[in-house]
Amino acid sequence: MTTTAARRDRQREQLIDAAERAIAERGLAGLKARELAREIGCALGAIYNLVRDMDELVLRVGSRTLARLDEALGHASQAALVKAPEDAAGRLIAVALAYSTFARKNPRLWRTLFEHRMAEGAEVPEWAIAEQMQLFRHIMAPLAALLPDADEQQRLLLGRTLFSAVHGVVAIGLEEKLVAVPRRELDHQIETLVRLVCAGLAADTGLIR
Amino acid sequence: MTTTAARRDRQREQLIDAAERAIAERGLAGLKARELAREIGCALGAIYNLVRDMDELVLRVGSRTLARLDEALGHASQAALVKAPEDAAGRLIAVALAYSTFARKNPRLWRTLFEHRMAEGAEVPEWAIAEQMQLFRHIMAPLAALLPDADEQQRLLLGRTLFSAVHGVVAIGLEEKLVAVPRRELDHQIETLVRLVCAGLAADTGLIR
DNA sequence: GCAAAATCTTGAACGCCGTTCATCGCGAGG
DNA sequence: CCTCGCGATGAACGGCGTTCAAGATTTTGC
Repeated sequence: MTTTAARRDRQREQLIDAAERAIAERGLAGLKARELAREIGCALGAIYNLVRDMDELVLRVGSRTLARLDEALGHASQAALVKAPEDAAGRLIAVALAYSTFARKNPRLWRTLFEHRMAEGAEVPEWAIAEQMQLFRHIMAPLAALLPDADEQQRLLLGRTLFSAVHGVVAIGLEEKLVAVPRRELDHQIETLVRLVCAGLAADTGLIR
Repeated sequence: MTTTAARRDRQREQLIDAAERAIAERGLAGLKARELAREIGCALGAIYNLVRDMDELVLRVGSRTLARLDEALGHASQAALVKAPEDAAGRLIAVALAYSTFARKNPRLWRTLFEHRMAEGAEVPEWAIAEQMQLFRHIMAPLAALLPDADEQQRLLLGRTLFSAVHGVVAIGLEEKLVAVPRRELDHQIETLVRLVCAGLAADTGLIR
């Protein structure tokens, strides 16, 4: 016999599954409460016993996307570390390329991470922010190897800058409005950017004072 | 005596004015057809004699934003050119900082340039794309001075990468979800990024082959 | 085991959105 | 001045997320 709470938990998973599929296939704008209700076989209003509102649902899908992204970056970093333990710059490039690859393979789910805006008065819950911060690990570790003498705060700032820069290249390269930049070209852009920054760091670490 | 066509043109300007104000004050989500009609004193349906739909209205507001952004970047580039004619890297930094400043002063209008998605089947009209491309002038000119020997296509690619990277830093730095990064810190991030890339270029121009 | 209470489910209804369209009134051409 | 066509009008349409009164179902207390 299944208790009510257990069944509700199961339905909540189904709901998030359905929402994830809808976003993956038709983007954030293609996520409709009525369609989800039809898909998981419940009444329209029942959705609001599973999640507070659509915002929460989007955040829960985002949480899954972040987890998969985190895994992908981790694998890339690990593989690069095994291949060339001394090449911190190579690890940074590997992570950046993995980021790009993930975005290209999951375009709509990835876009949703940045497109989504909370409803009028609502704030992003703390757990969602914490999950985003987790991603920085994959950049900070190679960066610490690259700049062992810089202080932690400088490295954090540079890590954020590097992440933002790579994100920008990917975001504009895969922009839906324009024709997407071909994979080879985008990878080349990213590699160039990270290499140039690393070369700049090697040439004069005083730049990040 | 005012002809009908002239009055319609005047009303169209009023409509775009009102839309621009609405977006500037409350963001893209705060743009409502009914409110615009009330504001410019016409019936709801009359809006659709002035523009095809809301998408076109947003694009026309975007066109104005791009024109002002273009002007701001032009001024910054010009000022840097007068101040230090030989310092191409300095001009790139000046343009990047001007971009950041514009984004900070016009956050919602600037965001709208990237947030906006056309309705289901609609494509971005060609004139809107052309306007965006115009912006690259301000990056390509200093870049040509910095890399006189690189071929044009390599420079174009690098210019797009640089623009995207700076855009990413600004976009994430001013992200609405999080607390905005303080101005000084953001400027420092941007300057560091551009300096590092330029230093990387100086260290080994082979990197962009 | 059964009645009572608490809880969950339901889908119609609400308010809002962009867009359309039958209708009407007014400015322009003869 | 008259008519006729075109632009203005706002109610209506379909769709959205969300709410809620009412009915169904499970849990509780004895």
